[in-house]
Amino acid sequence: MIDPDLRYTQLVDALKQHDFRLTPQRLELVRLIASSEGHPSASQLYANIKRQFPTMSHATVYKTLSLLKGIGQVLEIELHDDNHYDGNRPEPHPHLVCMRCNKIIDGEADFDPSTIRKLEHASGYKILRSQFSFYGLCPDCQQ
Amino acid sequence: MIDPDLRYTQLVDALKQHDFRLTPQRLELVRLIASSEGHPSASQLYANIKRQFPTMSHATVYKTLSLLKGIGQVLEIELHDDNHYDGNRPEPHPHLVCMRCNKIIDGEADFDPSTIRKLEHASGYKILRSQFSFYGLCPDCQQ
DNA sequence: CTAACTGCAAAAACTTTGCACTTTT
DNA sequence: AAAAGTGCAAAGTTTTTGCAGTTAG
Repeated sequence: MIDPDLRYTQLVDALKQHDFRLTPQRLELVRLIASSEGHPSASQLYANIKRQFPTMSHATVYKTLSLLKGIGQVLEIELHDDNHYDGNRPEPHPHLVCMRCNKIIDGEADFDPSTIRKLEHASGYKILRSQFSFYGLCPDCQQ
Repeated sequence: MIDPDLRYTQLVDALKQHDFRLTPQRLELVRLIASSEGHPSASQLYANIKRQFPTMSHATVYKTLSLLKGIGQVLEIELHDDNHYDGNRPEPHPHLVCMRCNKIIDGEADFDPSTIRKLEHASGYKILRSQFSFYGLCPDCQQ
């Protein structure tokens, strides 16, 4: 995994480059994203930040995440119950989701990039984003 | 695409085999699922059935879809805004979603089945379900 | 100083639940 | 007749929006 401090710097730089303001709330959210091993959901991030910024609102979390998504620094993972965010590997990659404890880890399999080209050719679609989700049981939950 | 009448019969048979009752509402939902080329959402199915069964409720749609999912006859496709259902190919397969008009079509690329085994081996997860989603623009929406 | 951001509260959208009534078998 | 299913309305979630007040640059 990428060094959290380095990733934090990258994220802050990206915000600066796009002329977004560095508010304390934003910096804390970015810090959390950079240092989270897992794939936190919006409400997990909210709960976390709330400790340091008791006035933090859902609105700000969602607005900031949306902004980070917009500049390609955070990958949104759409699950049935809620969305989770991956700020360490913004490129599409497979995720493994435990159906019992909800732990999410990165999958390391690489999908043949030509597959996407083939899909585009066969369908006529222009593919802009992909999501690979695998649901199952993590080692702990298999007993 | 599989013949809608045949698929309808398969779905009804599956309901019978599991001792689920064949209510008119259920049969109509199943008929719609079997004959829908696209990948209808719960609310689209609801709106459709409502025409013939004005008393149809969301609850019944969701309960029936959940039941069909449970016996593996319908595949749920989780998207950001809502879920869509594929009753013609209950096995996992890629879907292409248009980000502008929301049209969803099946992708024909086959993913190497050994990829899943590799993911399981590398992660320790037991994978029970997969979802491959590709977001982009359909031919019509590319202008 | 001013454009951008925060945060509250309300709204919106999808899905689930409880429960009384109805229907299939 | 009994078990299963329907449907209404209400509640539960997650996410979005409007707007007044605040703050970074």
